Amino acid sequence: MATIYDVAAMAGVAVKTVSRAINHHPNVSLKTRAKVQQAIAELDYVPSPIARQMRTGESTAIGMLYGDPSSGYQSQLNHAMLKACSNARLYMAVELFDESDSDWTAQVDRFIQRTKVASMVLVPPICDSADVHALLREQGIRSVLISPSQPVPGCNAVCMDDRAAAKQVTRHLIKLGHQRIAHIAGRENHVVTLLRRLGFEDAAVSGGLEPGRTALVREGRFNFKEAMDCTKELLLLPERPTAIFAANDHMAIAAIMMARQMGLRVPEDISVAGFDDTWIGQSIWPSLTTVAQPLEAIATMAVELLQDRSTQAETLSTNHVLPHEFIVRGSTAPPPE
Amino acid sequence: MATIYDVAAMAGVAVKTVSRAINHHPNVSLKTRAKVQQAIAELDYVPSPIARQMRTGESTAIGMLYGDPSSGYQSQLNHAMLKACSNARLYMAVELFDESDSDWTAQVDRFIQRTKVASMVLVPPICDSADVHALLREQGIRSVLISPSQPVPGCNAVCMDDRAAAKQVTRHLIKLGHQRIAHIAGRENHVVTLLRRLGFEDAAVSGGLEPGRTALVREGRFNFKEAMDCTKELLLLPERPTAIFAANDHMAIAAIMMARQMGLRVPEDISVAGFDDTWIGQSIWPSLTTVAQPLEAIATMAVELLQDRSTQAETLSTNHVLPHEFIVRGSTAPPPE
DNA sequence: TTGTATGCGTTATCAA
DNA sequence: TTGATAACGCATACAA
Repeated sequence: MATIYDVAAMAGVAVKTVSRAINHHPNVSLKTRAKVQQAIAELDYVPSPIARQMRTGESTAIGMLYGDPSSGYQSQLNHAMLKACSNARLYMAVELFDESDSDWTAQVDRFIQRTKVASMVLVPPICDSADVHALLREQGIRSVLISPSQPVPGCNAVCMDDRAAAKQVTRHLIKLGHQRIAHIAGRENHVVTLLRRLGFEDAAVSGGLEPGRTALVREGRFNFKEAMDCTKELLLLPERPTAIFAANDHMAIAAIMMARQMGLRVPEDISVAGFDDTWIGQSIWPSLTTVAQPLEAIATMAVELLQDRSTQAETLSTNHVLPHEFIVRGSTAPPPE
Repeated sequence: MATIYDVAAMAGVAVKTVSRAINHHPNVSLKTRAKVQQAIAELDYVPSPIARQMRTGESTAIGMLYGDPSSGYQSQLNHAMLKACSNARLYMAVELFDESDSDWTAQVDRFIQRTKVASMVLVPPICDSADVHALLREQGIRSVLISPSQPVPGCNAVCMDDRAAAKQVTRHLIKLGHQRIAHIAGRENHVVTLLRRLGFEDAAVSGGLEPGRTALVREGRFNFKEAMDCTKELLLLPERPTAIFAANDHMAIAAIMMARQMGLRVPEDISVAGFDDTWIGQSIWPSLTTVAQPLEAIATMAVELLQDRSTQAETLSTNHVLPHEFIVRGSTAPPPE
């Protein structure tokens, strides 16, 4: 393993100069910088993160607190982040986050204390806490927000366009010929719930569906049982919908189950679409028409933003919207007759 | 932050003595050790893992390679390990493992190279690779095996008793009065598939069920669609089973779906039980009777074994079997009539 | 059984 | 713009 001394010797400069070159210090002449770069390349030198942390006191790892893994979304995101870090030769300091513990800042503070991370990825719902942002700013910790409900000055954000995706799903159903389409919405306090519902309504309006009669909305609150109840209620309507768009895959599966139980075939009698592209949605039969969040791209972008210090200098924060994927599978088809 | 020097000063000894005391070296007198312990407690001293790694070259983090997270099991285990490490004030170096890449040792080797971990948790199927064990032994890396199919000399193992759990599930069904019980087995090459099937047969034999007629076995291969097909086949039998025990929750859900589709009620007309206690099994309706693997206990034990160096000195390896939990929920009931 | 001095690979201080 | 040297906190060779 080559050290900074080897590089300095080969380039014919002092170690401090090499250090400066590596860390993009302004006071290095172009010529010297070039010499150093070449030596680094030749020796295949990689700075030791350990020695660096020893000296600076801050870890090079990327910090992430994650909540309820049962939602599928969290564990998918977790997986994507791990992969992105792997690719960037970086490590993650991950710890569980207790949403029910009211003192979020204290939790974040302890995490920082323990891990000494200098950068963090903030996921919902933590990414919307003003207190947490204040704490991070105070401690000089860089952060990237994933799917925040509002932009935060000084923080870059990465997300997808939930509203557009929901509109796309609904348009797909309308194009198939469906005239009575229901939406099973998520939990009230969750950001994506509103966005997906708005997307549904966008498409309904532009597709000429009448709100309340042919564009029906029910609250499934991301809960399996409640989604089953909603579905039952919808299918017992005098003019029952021929398609259901659920705000996530779990609820879509609940809808399929209830429809089957009531003697309806999917997709012949009723089409069902979900959101999130979870594994179970892929493996059930018929497999689920759904939206795949670009989690890998989001994770990769988040890691890049955290690494690139130049983006942090600016006060203005940019919100990066990444393209999602709409996946048509077997659970949606034209309506009966 | 207190350093080893502060401790030495307070205890009135040299740093090396403190170091020895911390690292459980034999040559420290009882009196000195006590003095050091007290100083450590008083100063709330925690050795810096960074400085330690700087010096020794090996990371204090626990390494883990994890495969297909879609199975639910992996992500649950991952979660449990994270929690156990959190509790022990330890970190994990986690990386994705590509099962399809044939050269497993090369992958493990690269991982060790990059992370410098001195201890690893090996999960299925990696924990059964003799080549990987040879590599780890050669590199002097401590390891703990989770649910290996065979014991490995020099490696502690932690697991649950799949066979006993499967027997318990089946006995529960027999006790409810079921006489015709089917088992949907997992993938042939997977260890637990055999164990769970054997457990099923144990209970069937002791319960007086006739193999092939009242104790039916089908291969669902942990696949949703195949499990649905198996269920259909079973339910179309002239003497159809009144209960189905699937080797995991996903297949159990497939069974429930198919049963409903065929006009049967769960659990009134047919009982269904699963294995693993995944989140989806908890949230569907009726919720699933299943076996919860003691993953948190397994993770905690694994971390402890890795930390306690004294267990590593012995050549004989112990296999720690942890108690599971059998959870009766709404999907099982007495047979009809 | 205990203590002293040195080095691990960086970055920062200060002087050149 | 550059360089010599100290310092970060720990573990160990070597000495006592």
